[in-house]
Amino acid sequence: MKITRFAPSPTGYLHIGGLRTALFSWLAARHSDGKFFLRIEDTDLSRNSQEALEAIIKAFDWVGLDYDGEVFYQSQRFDIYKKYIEQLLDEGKAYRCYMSREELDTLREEQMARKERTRYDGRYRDFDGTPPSGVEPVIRIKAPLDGDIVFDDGIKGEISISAEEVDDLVIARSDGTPTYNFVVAIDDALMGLSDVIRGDDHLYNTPKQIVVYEALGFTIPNFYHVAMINNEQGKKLSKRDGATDVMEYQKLGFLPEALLNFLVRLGWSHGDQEIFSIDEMIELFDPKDINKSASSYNLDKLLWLNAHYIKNMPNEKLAKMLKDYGVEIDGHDRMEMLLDATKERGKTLVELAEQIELIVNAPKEYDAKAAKKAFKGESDSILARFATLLTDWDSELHLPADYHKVLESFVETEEIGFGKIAQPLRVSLLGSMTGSGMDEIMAILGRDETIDRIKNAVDFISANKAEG
RNA sequence: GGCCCCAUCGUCUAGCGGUUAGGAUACAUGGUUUUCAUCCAUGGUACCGGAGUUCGAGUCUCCGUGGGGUCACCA
Repeated sequence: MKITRFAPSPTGYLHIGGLRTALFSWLAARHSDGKFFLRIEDTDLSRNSQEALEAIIKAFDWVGLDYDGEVFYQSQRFDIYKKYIEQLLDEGKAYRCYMSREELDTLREEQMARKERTRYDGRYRDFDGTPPSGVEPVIRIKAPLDGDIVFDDGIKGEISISAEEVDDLVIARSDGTPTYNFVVAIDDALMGLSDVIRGDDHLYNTPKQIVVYEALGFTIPNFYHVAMINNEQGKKLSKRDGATDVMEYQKLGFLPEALLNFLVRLGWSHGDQEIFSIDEMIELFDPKDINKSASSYNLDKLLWLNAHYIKNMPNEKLAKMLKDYGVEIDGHDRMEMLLDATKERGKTLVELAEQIELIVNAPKEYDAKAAKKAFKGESDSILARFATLLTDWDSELHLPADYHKVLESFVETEEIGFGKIAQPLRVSLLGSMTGSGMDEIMAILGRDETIDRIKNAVDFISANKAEG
């Protein structure tokens, strides 16, 4: 049973890369019938924003990731951290450092001038003299002075970092508030996490946190450091690369299941399988199978997945989702026919909405090229006769198949090829040369609207003939 | 710069010492569709370089190259 968490800081929207680590953590928990927690890292009071927090929760909600229990807020747990700071101070595992920011800056500059690695020199580590006045101390934890800090990363294998690389890190600021690496270690331990799955950028935090774990005698969890997602050029993903905010994907007409399917395949695979339902992901996911190397974001693949999920989604559900994109469809049969006729023609819900608008709204103008090609020769009289046939048709006209019979009968009595009527008809009804099948469109429009649109086209052709 | 990590078609990836290096996407061509899309078929394209180890290396080791991460009283 795995207990995992996602721990964003409320400083901005939920990033697409963040969503992937959240998904991995969530899957690991759900796969093992464990727990998945959401924890907000808001120890830096000056950087938090309520909007960011709400945006993150909203994104979770949209993609359908749930979390166990209530959301944890580190800002509400300061008492807990304080207790541990005092404990470490009492045990001599942490100490007050009276070095001012200015002194620290000076030290760093000197070190840089000497081309040394910048680091704290430990000057207050064993200090027992009289502290300088007027300086509010920070509290530092004693990190090991020699040896290596070693841990087994579930993805990358054994990671060994020399103790010399790890400073006596500040666990409490001079204003008394605790710092990131300290509270993360405490909360991860207190929340009983078995597995910490996080971005690669946290790899170097791990030894620091291990120092805290060991000082406090906590059990160290399994760590998994997931490589980053790069842009299509293989560089770091930035806002310039288009959508990085999860909620932008909703605006762009992506389905949560497509986005999740896309993300789960970035750095993880199960043989040759490409399509994964949420249930399949849960069933098959194991963090041990996550790849070591970084992967690149590829919009084409996401678009393909999205198209796949749109095509295979029940019409009823699709219709419901389309309301957010300004599409309201009246009547059950009409909705079914409309979506059957269009859902294979849109890669996103936005495109699908456009396809629907194209049918629902009578053409305001005819595409010039299409009109030139289709509205020539005898097209006006052919269309007129077809309208007459529709008007006089005395069996039921409801389903596409009904209209197909009309079309067939027309072609037969007129002794013309299918294209002779289909192309002018298409342009009459849609204004363009491409789109769904004629049978479907006529069924959606109904007899009256179909005849109206044909008559408009006939008028248009006649007017043009008179002019030309 | 120090430290750490990574490296198979353009992209996502399979591979886990012996394969004609597989799949997906994208692309091209053909078929189906009156059109478009869908769908189906076919095709081209990859093991970063160099040394080892081995009868045999995409797979193991080392070096190089390239890319990434990180070096805060941010998270």
